Amino acid sequence: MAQLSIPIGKLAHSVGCKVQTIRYYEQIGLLPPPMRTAGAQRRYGEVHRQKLSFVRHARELGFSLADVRELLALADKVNSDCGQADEIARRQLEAVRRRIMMLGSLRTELERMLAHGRGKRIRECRVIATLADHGLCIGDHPHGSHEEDYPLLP
Amino acid sequence: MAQLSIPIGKLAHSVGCKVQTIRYYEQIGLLPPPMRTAGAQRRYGEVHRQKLSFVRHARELGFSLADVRELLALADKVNSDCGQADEIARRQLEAVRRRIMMLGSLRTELERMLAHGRGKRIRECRVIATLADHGLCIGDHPHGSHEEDYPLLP
DNA sequence: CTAAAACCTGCAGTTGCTGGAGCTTCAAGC
DNA sequence: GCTTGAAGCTCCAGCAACTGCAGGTTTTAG
Repeated sequence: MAQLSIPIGKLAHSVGCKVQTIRYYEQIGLLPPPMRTAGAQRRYGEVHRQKLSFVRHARELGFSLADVRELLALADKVNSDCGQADEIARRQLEAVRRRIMMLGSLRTELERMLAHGRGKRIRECRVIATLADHGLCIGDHPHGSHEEDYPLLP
Repeated sequence: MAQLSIPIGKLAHSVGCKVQTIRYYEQIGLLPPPMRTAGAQRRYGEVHRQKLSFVRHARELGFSLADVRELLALADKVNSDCGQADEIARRQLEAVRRRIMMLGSLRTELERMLAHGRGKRIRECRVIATLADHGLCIGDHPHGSHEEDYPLLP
């Protein structure tokens, strides 16, 4: 039996966000408007909680609201427009893989720092170089390499 | 031979961000002010590029500018205030690990959708449930469970 | 020595929330 | 069934992290 009468404050608490954030998501059409009591207060169900929780996690992972909107749409597109769903899934999967690789490098570096850290200070910190250098760029700007235009020509 | 005369436009292009973003980072003190030409135009070096690239990647991974500031500070704190550096590294490492786990789940789901997708439409999309449910919350709001205050279960 | 391209400052607009004012509704206790 | 305080409502202003534009200056390729 799905709970259908969760007030906005409890919902906010349970997913760890602000009440206003939920209202904002409703306002921009990211979350569907919930039931209302006779006195016009919002009452949510499990489906709302799931979607909201998803949105929050996705945002924490760096997805834009536009991305989130697309990912939410995936669930509805399956069984209707499969080709388009595939396209969205494929594109987001690429982004997810790149994020995982970047975070993996960063984790390794942080772990290395902590391993050395115990008393005997390390000489250099590679945390910045780690995320800075490799070509794992999420956006698709032409190419993030440097050699090509410097010092040899524009 | 470190390039020391990269104009802002080239720098922006090479890391895939806007010119204004770089100026904004300088303005808020996230990036150090670069050299200027006689005509007051900014000229950057490799160190700037590295830092900027790091910032952009970290932002794409969902870190706030405050987090980024801390991570940048790590590089400077090593060799001076090792204990504090350790603390920052440890905290960020925790966040990184959680992000990796969440992204791992999401990747699995997207891959599953695409694997099934080829022509034979799948019945349900678990992408939302995947990121929605598990307790891998980045923030440390009390506890994301629901059972406690609501009569029970979805 | 031009003229287009790139840069400068300053400021307004956008996205994604967050907080406050002023008022209404809900629900727990009497 | 009435009170009363917590929680909700709408509207609007503000903040973080950019993004774009106007109006003018500098650089650089030809």
